[in-house]
Amino acid sequence: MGLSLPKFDSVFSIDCVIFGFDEGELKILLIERNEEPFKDWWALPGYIVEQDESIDHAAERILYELTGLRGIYMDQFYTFGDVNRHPQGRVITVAYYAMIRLSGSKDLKPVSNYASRAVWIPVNDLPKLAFDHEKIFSKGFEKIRHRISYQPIAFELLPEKFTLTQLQHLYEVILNKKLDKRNFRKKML
Amino acid sequence: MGLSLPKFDSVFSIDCVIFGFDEGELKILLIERNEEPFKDWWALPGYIVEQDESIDHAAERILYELTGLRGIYMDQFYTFGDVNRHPQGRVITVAYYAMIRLSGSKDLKPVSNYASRAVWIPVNDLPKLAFDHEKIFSKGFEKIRHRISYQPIAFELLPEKFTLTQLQHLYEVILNKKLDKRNFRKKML
DNA sequence: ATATAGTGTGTATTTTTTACACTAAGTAAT
DNA sequence: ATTACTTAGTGTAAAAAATACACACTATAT
Repeated sequence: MGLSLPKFDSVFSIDCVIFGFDEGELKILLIERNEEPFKDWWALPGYIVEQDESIDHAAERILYELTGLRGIYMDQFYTFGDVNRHPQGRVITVAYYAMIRLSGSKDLKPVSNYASRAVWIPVNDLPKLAFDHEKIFSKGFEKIRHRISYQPIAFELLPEKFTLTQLQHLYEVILNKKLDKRNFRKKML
Repeated sequence: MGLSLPKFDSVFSIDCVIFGFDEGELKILLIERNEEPFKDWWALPGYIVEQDESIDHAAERILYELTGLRGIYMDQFYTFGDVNRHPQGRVITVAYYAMIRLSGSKDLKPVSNYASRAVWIPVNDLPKLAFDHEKIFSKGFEKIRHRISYQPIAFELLPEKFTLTQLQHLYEVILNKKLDKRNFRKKML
């Protein structure tokens, strides 16, 4: 089947906003870039989709290659398509997010050397990020804040056994407000 | 600034799911395709993003060219990136949706001849659609069904003056269930 | 031992949601 | 013109959910 579509010098990429909760803090996973542009900057784990893989598949692969994390279920949340978001050409990026359990020490070891390392960073203490990744992060954070109000996503972030107090802390961090202890417990049951 | 990104034979497109409400029915805007592949099939209004336009801009332009509708505010809702969704090559499509008022007779006249016509079709009576457009439509419908529960989107679909009964019909169509008249009124106020 | 920080529990009030039935007015048919 | 039929409009009572609020017990650090 011949390709009769117009030629197009542009690229799809995936960026991942991975949330974790640890020591009472909400964190996300960042990489330190090892390539230009933005070499040595912090960035969301993200890379280019291959020609013959679906975007969902690409998201999993890329996250693995840049951070060593495998089999994380992610959801797409927004696609960023401004013309100049990448300094070297047209790159449209599909952003994914996930929430995971930081139990024990899941090793963060980039497989690709596109990233020199991968680190959990508290969302309240983010460094300046490459590209438009701050915008992407904000949108992702908005997303989980909204989502927590109608889906029990918090369980994905906590260890298998946790106290209600931990759960409440997590809600407080995400919603950025204090909650009443007794009412909170009632609602959770 | 030289482009040092990998070459990639693929294409971005936009597809639009535009909802309207008329004569008690929820409808969407479809075009009849005038080009291969899927010539003469029904499809969502959609086309290819230009190299130098943002995807939001592309969405507006494409909707206008295929249907004659202008200045409709649309929101992105999902990006479809399966490898084989287009028979002629890799096409990743960003789906947008909007809800508009069908007051009077906004003329539907395709500007591009990529579409032979554009027509409002009741969502309960959709024909077979080109590509994976049924999947895209379903996801869009899901989206507004979800959204109506926390945002008053219904006002965008109704004429400036409308009866509560009309409003209720609209909710019933979207949520696909009967609502109690008195309780519904109470809640709306 | 004392102070501090963290955990755990119940009740009363208000707000929101649900369930439910009749009257009045307009329209269509004979 | 009468009748039948459809549609618009209104209130109350019961149940469920959300909120506000205070004190005792334990473990830990000094």
